[in-house]
Amino acid sequence: MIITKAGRRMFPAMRVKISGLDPHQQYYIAMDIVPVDNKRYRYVYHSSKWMVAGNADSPVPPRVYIHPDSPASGETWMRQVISFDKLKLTNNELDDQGHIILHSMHKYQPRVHVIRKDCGDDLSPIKPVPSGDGVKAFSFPETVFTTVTAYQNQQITRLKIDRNPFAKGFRDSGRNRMGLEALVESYAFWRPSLRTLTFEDIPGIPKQECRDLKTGCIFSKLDNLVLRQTKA
Amino acid sequence: MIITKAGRRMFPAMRVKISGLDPHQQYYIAMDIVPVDNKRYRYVYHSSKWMVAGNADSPVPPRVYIHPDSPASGETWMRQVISFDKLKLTNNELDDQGHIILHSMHKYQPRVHVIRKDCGDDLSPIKPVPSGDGVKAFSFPETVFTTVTAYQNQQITRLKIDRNPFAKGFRDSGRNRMGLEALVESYAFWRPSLRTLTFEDIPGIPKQECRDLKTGCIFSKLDNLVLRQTKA
DNA sequence: CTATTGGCACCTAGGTGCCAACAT
DNA sequence: ATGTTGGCACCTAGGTGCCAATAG
Repeated sequence: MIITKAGRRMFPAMRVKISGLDPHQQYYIAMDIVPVDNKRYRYVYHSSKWMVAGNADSPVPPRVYIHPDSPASGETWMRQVISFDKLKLTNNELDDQGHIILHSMHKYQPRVHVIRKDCGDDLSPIKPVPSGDGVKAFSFPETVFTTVTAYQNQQITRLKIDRNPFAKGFRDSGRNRMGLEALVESYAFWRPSLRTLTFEDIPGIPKQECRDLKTGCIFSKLDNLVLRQTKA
Repeated sequence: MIITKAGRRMFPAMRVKISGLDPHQQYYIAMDIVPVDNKRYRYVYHSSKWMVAGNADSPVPPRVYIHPDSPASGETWMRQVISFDKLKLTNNELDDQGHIILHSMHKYQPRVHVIRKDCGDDLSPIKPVPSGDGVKAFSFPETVFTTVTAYQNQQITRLKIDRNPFAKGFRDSGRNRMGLEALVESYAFWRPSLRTLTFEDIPGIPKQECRDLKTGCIFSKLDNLVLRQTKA
């Protein structure tokens, strides 16, 4: 994922559906992004692979993206697809725009938090998400990404250009569709939720995620709460 | 004010500051637009005046613009300038976009409503604003306007073009500044709140509005609540 | 005749990857 | 050699009044 000083959106954006909330209870919904491991990476061209290149840089100020519809009733949240498309990433550790601060060349995992309103008094864009009984965290391992300031892999560039409406100016309509379609399939992040996935094994991420054998939908479950990723 | 089938913003937008709310109470804030009288108007060029041209057309479906930040705490509302710039007007009586429906060539008065959350169960974009103890309505007579589908008065056109950023393409930089500035002064709607105003006498609008003799600010008062118009 | 409509050129506002310059 | 930056052309999305055509 590209990160800049000014702040850059994630693409594609995380989109989820939620069920199992109390319709009449108020909730905040938030996202934060946590390191997958303690490593710094570099991209090795000749093998087309990310390789460990030392230990992670020192931690950055904690940031939380509170979904702009927050707070809202369980009914409201469950009725809509919850999109995080306005969330922005930055590599500026002094950022004052409330963007999520990350290190370049590191691996990260986005997390979705559901916070009962009465447990959200301590919720803040610049403090870690509070923990407790009324707070649940969900994550989808196939959404793990590596941060960069410039694309390392020409295929990722192609993918972004072809799927992001704002990059239409760079599209090459005479491009090899065969290669592109095959490539899309190989990146879980873009994969429609309706097909079978094999998850990467991400150390440190609890495997609460499941796959509905009938629909192929990816979902994450906690008590009676279910979060499901939706197609872009 | 221009109205179209697709919906058009008001320009300039209404902007208010509010004080006297209970900081911890939740409120909706909404706007509706009511007829000033029962007349239809036409513009007479040679006298540069709006003249009565018969009785008003039949009533249109009631519409309410609920401020998108609703509901929010009194504290939140009082901290910010409350802007109604996303509100749109239409002359399409079959509108399904939730825009406010008006007749062309009629005179209207925007109203701001402050609704305590527990009194807002009946609040809806397509129903009249509920009345009762927890609901207060404010209006500023200098914001009365006449609806059109095309500008009747070349001076209004000039004013809009020169003040609205989206109309920059029509600006004539070599234009008579003298005439324009004098014109701005003569239209109360644009006048900065910090100068003395003489209100037009609008029949049917209760005169709860006041002027602070020291600051010249226009404000509207109900119990301990005070609404004040802000400069654009 | 007057009032309305829809397509248009021209803006604002802001999200893309590119690329040459720069930093380390 | 590798990673980062800022200006840029090129988009999306949508708010202006203009104007010729149309409706009544």
